Amino acid sequence: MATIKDVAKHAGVSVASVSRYMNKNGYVKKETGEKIEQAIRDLNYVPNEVARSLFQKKSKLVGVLLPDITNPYFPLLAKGIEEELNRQGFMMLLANTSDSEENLQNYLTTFIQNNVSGVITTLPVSHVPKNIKMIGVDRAYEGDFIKILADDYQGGKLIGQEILQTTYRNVLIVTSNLLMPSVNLRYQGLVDVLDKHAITHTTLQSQSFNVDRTDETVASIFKNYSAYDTIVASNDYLALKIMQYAHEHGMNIPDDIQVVGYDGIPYAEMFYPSLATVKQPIYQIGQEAAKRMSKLLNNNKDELPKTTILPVTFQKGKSLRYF
Amino acid sequence: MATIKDVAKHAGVSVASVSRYMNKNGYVKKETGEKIEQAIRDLNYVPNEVARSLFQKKSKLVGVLLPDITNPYFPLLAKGIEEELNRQGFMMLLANTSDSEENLQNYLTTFIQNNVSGVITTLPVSHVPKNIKMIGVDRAYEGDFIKILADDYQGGKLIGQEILQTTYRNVLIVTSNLLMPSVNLRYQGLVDVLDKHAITHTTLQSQSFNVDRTDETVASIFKNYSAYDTIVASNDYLALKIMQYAHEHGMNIPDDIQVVGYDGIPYAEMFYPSLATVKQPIYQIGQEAAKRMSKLLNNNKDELPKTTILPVTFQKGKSLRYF
DNA sequence: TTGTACGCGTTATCAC
DNA sequence: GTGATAACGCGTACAA
Repeated sequence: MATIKDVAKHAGVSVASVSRYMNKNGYVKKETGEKIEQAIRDLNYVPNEVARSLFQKKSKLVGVLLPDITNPYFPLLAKGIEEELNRQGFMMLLANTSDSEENLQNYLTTFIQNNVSGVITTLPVSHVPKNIKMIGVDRAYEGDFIKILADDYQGGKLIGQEILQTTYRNVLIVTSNLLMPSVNLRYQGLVDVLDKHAITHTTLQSQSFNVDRTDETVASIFKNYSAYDTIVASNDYLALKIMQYAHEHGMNIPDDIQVVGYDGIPYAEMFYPSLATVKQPIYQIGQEAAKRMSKLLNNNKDELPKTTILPVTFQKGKSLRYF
Repeated sequence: MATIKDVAKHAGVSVASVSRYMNKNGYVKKETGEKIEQAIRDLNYVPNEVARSLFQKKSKLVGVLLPDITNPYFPLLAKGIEEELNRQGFMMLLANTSDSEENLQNYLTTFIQNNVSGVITTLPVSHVPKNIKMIGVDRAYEGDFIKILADDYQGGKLIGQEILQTTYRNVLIVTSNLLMPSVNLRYQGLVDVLDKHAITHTTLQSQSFNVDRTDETVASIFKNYSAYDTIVASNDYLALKIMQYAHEHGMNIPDDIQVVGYDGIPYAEMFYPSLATVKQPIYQIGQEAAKRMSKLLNNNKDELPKTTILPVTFQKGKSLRYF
């Protein structure tokens, strides 16, 4: 690997001139520039980001914290982040915490050790050094940083309004941790609509979003809540698992049980019957988060609001019994 | 952020001693060690990986090249890689090339600029500096480096043998680029079985694995190949899309059309009807690749064979018409 | 307009 | 056992 010194020697100038030329700051005579240009090509020189990062105390690296990459919601988010980051000249360091707080902390220090300039997180994090720019997404409701969120309360409402148009009898709401604001808002939106129309409902709070534990949740639903004919799942993956279980046990969807999901992952509409769900602008959230991050890092003072809320829509599906 | 100098000063020793203590090489008296330990805790010092990387000309970073993170095959692979890498003290830099050769090259230089010690690639790459350790996976058949692959030829054969047990009439093989060895091997395995039993078949070579273009492929299948009742899809995502299309157009699976996929993504068995497919040990491939990488990087001379081939299995499904 | 010299935080060499 | 000190590759005062 050629270094800046090699280039300088090859071009017969000093390293300072090469550096100035490359970063387009300071003066450099035209013909000197051309000599440098030539040398760079000859040696196909690429600046060493590590040295740069060491000196500048910041890098082109942006860390991304996800709870579970196996849940199809997150790859799509990651893609949105990655493509936009890439466009802006940054690189994504991806960390998958597997829903473990310990992993999260470890990754965070690894991020710091590697001099990331920013972190986009889907999870609540505490104790972030303030030279690191943070942007929160999805579940990262807490913390004093910019957030790009979907309209969770509205999402819950949409589900409620949709259920009103179906031949519901007993409504079971399967939710994850209600202490998480995003989860809670969806729940509130839904419950507000149901209560307003005096629809009784039962709530089952399952432990975790984690894909590996979904099977337990599903089994417990069918074992302990067999009287329910309408299931509101906390996410599409769970909803699809419920539908699979129902199929395997000879139940018909939506005739015996109707199901509605949340997220709008690509598989929702591919299923048979297609899954009714709330479509979150997943890719856009990622993209928007990355855009804001690059603004932050370029010190373009960001006049935009601290919290951006993107709209959600209801995606109709054959998993509901409309009358 | 506290530096090694701060620690040294705080402990009343020299930076050299702190470094020796941290890396557990060279001598350091017990009580000196304790003073250092204390200082580290007081300042909660974490060594700066960037400086370390600059000096050592290598880092704890491993780059991973994927063609398309939206295809559920890859997140699972990435998870296998990431969890194992993490266990070994490395960090994953994830790059999603979106099937573009230009992106691939850019990412590769970014990897180099950031001093990655190794690259795990799912794609054929050329011109890799030889101080970077490479491991190939999935489509990375070419290149002189260690490879962890699934038994593609066997996978093709399994499909052929399975079709023999069904009431097939006209077999359409939808394949992607046959110039890719993995694709070609699968194709050969399948065709060898079909030919041996004198089963006629037609081949449709579609342009790309890319998820975004799948819809075009599906439309073209139903438009131009409507006479076929047995479709062998090049991957599960395509297979599921075909099933979706069939459902939406009033066809029954497997009565009107039987479909078989390839990969064994988690959604295959969740679908209704469940998708018959060849199950690749996706997570294990990632895990194995990461293990080999960490061996390589720790200079444990790797006695293992250059190419490891992991077995595949057939996963039965209701998308086939068994007689 | 250009070059010299220093510092970023770490490790390794060598002298004490 | 320990402590100076020279690298690693880059950017930038400051001097020329």
